[in-house]
Amino acid sequence: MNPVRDYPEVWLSFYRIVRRIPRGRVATYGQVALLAGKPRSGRHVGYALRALRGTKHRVPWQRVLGRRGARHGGISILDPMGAAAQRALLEREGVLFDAKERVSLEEYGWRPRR
DNA sequence: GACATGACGTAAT
DNA sequence: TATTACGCCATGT
Repeated sequence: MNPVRDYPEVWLSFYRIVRRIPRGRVATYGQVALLAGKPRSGRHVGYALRALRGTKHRVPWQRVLGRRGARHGGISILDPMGAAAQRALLEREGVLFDAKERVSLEEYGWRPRR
C-alpha cells in the first residue's frame, strides 16, 4: 500500500502545496495551510509532515518551518535528531541559518504567484 | 461525544 | 526582542 495515498484528504492537500516549494526556499506551516484553504490549521500541516517519517514520498518536508517572528522562520520539530536532519538538508540546498537558529523569510521565503 | 495532544500563529505583556 | 496566553482544529483514545 502507498503510505501517502492512504492519508486523510486534508493531509494530501498539504502535501500538494509542499511539493510546490522550490529548492532553496522555505515556507511556514501557516502559509501552507492558507494555500491549502485551511487558514487556521497550521498545526495540522506539522501533523501531516510528521506522518511522513520513514515512508517513501516526494515531499520536501524540510522546507516547511515554524514562524519565529514577523520575518523569520525556524525549526519546530521536537525530536532533536529530526531537527538536525532538517537543518542539514536545508543547508545542503543553500538555506542558511543565523546565530539564533533562524531563517530569514525575506531572503529564503517562498512567494508563490497565486 | 468528551478530552487531550500538538513539526502553529497572533496578540498581549 | 523574549515570553506568555490563548485560539484554532484534525487525530487518536
